[in-house]
This record gives sequence, C-alpha cells and structure tokens, in this order.
Amino acid sequence: MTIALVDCNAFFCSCERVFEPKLRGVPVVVLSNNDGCAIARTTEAKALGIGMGDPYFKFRALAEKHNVAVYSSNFSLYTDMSRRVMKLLRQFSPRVEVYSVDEAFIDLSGIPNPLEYARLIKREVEKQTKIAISIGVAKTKVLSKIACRVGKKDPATGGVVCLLEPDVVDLALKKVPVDKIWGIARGRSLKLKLLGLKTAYDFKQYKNEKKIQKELTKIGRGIHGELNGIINFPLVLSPEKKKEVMSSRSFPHPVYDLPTLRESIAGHASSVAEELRSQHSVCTEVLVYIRSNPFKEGSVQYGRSVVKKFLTPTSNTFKIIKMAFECLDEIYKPGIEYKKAGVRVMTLQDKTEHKLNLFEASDTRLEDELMKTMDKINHREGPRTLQSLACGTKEFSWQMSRKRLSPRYTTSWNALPKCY
DNA sequence: TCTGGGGTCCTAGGACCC
DNA sequence: TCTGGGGTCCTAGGACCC
Repeated sequence: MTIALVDCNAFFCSCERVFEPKLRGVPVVVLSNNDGCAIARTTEAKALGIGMGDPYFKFRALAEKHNVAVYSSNFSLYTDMSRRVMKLLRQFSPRVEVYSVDEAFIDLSGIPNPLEYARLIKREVEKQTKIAISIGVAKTKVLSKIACRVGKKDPATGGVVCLLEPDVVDLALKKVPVDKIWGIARGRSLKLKLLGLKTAYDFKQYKNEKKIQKELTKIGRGIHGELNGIINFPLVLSPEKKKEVMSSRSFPHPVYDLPTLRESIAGHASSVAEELRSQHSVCTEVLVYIRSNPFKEGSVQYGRSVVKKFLTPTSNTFKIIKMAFECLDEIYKPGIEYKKAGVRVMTLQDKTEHKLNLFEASDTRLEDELMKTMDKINHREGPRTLQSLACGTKEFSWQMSRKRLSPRYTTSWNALPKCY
C-alpha cells in the first residue's frame, strides 16, 4: 500500500492570506478563541520565536514590533476552505480519509510514480485553492507523517517527500527524534528514552515487543509496527459517528453568579444537541463541568463535573438544557471566580436504534418535529436565530471576544471580497 | 488585565458477583 | 491467629492528536 499524507502549511494563516494578498511574505499568526494563544503561525512568525500555544499577551509586544499580522480564528472561513481542498484531493484518488481540518491521508497504491504524482497534486491544489501544502508518501500512516515532516523542514525537497525504499526510510528515521513520531509525545518519549531509544530508527529496530506493550500500551505497539512498514492504522474512508460531543469555552472575564453560568451552559447544551441531531444520534448521558482559572496563582481553585442520565435517550435541546441545569445546580459553589464551563454528551446511539422505554411518556414525534423546524430555520437564517430563552437575550460577559476577526469571505454574501 | 476547544483510545482500579 | 480467586462492568483520568 502507498499512503500519502497531505498537510496544509500553517493552514489558518494560509486561509487569511488567500483573501488578503498584502499578507504574503509577512509574519501571520492566528489566535485561539478569546484571542488567547497562537494556534497557527507562518514560517516568518515561527522565525520570530512565536511558539505553538504561546499566550498572546506574552508575545504581543514582539508581534507589534515586527508588524506581525494577528487574527482571531475565523472557523467558518477555515472549514469552508478545508472543504475545497478535500474536494480537489478526491479527484486524484477516490480513497481519501479526511483526518482533520488541514490534513488528509490518500491512497496512492498502484500509482507507478508516486513522487511525480504527489508533485502534481501539490501543484494543482495550490493553483486552484492558493493554499500551500506538503505531501509525504510512504507505506504506512506513521511513516507518511514522518515523510511529510521531512518535506516541511527541508525546502530542497519542494515540500514533497517519498519514503518507500528501505535504505531511504532508515536514513530519514535516524534523523527523527522519538518525540516527533505521530502518537508519541512527552509521556511516551520519556519511557522510550529510559529504554535508551532516541531516534525513530532506534525505536524501529527495538525488538522487545512485550516491553513495548508494557511501557507504551497497545498504541505504542501499533506505532512500532507502522515504523516497520506494517499497516496497523488503516485508512478510515467513511467518517464514523462521534462517540461523544462537547462544547465548552473559557470566559473572557471571570464569572461568579449562577444566572450567568446557566446562560452559558444553556448555550453549550444547545450546541451539543444540534450536533447530535446533525449526525442522527441521541445521548443517554450529560456531563457539565465548571472550573476556576488554573493559571491564577493564589486564588481559590475549584473544579467539578457531574454526569446525569436520561431514562430515554434524546437529542432534544430543551431536555438537554434541563438536565444540564440539574447538573450545574449540583456542582455550583458561590464565591468562586469561574473561568470555564462546558457540556458534554456521551453514550451516543443511533436515533433509529433506541428502544422505547417502558415508562416513556408517549411518542416524541411532536418534539422531533419542533427540533427539525428549529434546525431548518437556524440553517437558513443563521445560527441561533431561534434558540431557547435560557441562553439569554443579550450579549453577556461569558461570550467570547474576537477582536481581530477577518470577514467571512466565503460564507457570507455581505463579506464577499471586492476586486478593484 | 490577558493562557483554546474538541476529540479518541487505553488502562488502572473499584465495585460487584459467584 | 487465620480471611480466595476469578470474572465483568464501570468510571476516572492520563496521554495524545489537530
């Protein structure tokens, strides 16, 4: 099997650049929600020393000094651009796994010259979407990740690297530290180092399977196999349904009172309910959590979560809000400076599968119809056109701040870019 | 002043049963 | 004084990913 990993370079930044040509060649950074920290950086921004996850308030002065273009995250723009890239990829192979918003694995088995083919893909995608990509080709996902990394690091490769010949693979693996392997971060790399394994090549050559199982669990064994060219993580062609759905957010300002928390929890409950319905699932469990600011030293730390179960699985917004409120009432403690709140639904099942509970009030056709209508209106008129009153009617302190947001160039008529 | 959000997978260990 | 062993199910939490 020949697998190519296609990875968009500094994806969120690249999306901003597509519609703002003056950003080309200058450092660009995209921030997380609430303009908290850096989640995407162009090479120019990386060169200035801005790291992944760095808090904005810490590099703000540096950014201003070097005229870094800083943006709030504009996810409706990014998901739309992502969709365009993925659609193009499907023209080059029918077997595409969309792995994340900016990455896809594609099956190039049977292609006579995969390197040339990957170069062609890169040219076409960049020509048609203006998004720069890198491609790594290898026999397994883990190896294609490494190939792609080599391509990004070494400009001489032109952003496309093939690791198919055994000696070429080994040469590359010798230069990759273990903690840069996909699936190995701090915890697992520490354990590998204790075994004296420093590079991906060391790990590949290690023969003690039992030790790997013990120290790195099943996942470690899977990775070890993939380094040796054995497929343990096959392509997932049709996306599986989510097993849990969550919505959570930090508050831009501290929140103390129950009514404000309730509004935010109602909002999160509405989001997860909508997401449930969009994948035709119902949930049995609702989890609510709230916590104070872990970064604030000297303040009283408090964080709790609680789970409650439905007798009958549901995806009804109002029922989920009600249950979430019961959870919140249980864990809310006055006098705490709350920083974050969220709702998660778990134990999902297909809507059609769930059996009627013996005590179920009656059938739910009417309320299903109501939800359908609500979804339809919100889809057509924009998110939250119709929502529960429990979510509040005003802008409130718990809503996120996005001070540096670019226009929704591709998803709103009013924000279409103008040509002069 | 200001530190993201949404996922998955896996294991350890407690509770419970016979 | 001396207090089994094996199985399952569930939950909490760690680790990792983008």
